[in-house]
Amino acid sequence: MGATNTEHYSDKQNQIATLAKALGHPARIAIMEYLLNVETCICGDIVNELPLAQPTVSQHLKELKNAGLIKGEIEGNTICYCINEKAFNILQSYFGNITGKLEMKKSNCC
Amino acid sequence: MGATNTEHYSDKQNQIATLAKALGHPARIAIMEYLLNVETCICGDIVNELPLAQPTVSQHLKELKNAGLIKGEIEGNTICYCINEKAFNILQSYFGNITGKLEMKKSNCC
DNA sequence: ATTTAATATTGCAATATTACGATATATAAA
DNA sequence: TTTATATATCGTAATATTGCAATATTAAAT
Repeated sequence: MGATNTEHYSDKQNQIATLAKALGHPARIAIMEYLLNVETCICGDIVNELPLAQPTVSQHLKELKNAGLIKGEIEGNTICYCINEKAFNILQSYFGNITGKLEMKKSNCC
Repeated sequence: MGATNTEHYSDKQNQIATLAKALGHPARIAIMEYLLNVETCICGDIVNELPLAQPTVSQHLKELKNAGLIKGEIEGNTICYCINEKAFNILQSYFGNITGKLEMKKSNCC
């Protein structure tokens, strides 16, 4: 079938899965890291940073934007893409929570 | 083409992408959360927790295991699946690092 | 008004993912 | 040894993803 049925899961579970899925490609990780390191966020040069053609990069950017990981604003001839802090705060607190719980369980198995 | 070319990215980028991809499905998030909350880790009842058939759950477990997010050991008639703490430590430190950097940048754009 | 530059969209081929029924495997119980 | 139980694998259909060439769009520059 290939289609994920999101109805059966909680909003939170779907939210985390959506964010994780968007980060589930090395090109998109590379894009995030580039946006993180660059001074300004006029980011037309992302294409030059990646081993991918321009339409492919554009598509990856679209997916990151749809997932809420980046924001994009038109600025004249270029687009200003930059990281959406909120999304990463969500991820950090989610994984922080998990590692915290794991710390408490401290190997009662395997 | 549908095939991701991992060669062009760093090991770290591929590692994070692999972990994120494995978490990029709500069923697999639900599995992780169930493993986190359950007392023991004899987890044959994961199937009952999810709205999916047994082969589908087995497949999701395999993916989580391949990505290194869970460990599985045969225990008599059942399988003991449990979370691999290391993987979550990697994710937490990665996202912690990112949110730290974002904190420092503090909105010089968008 | 034309040209240039930056980005997006479309269309398409190759491959991957999701899901499940049927079946295999392997241990435990009878 | 047969039967029951738990999990994995196979085969397959439906859908999604990845990637790019060709083309469209849009605003700046000439």
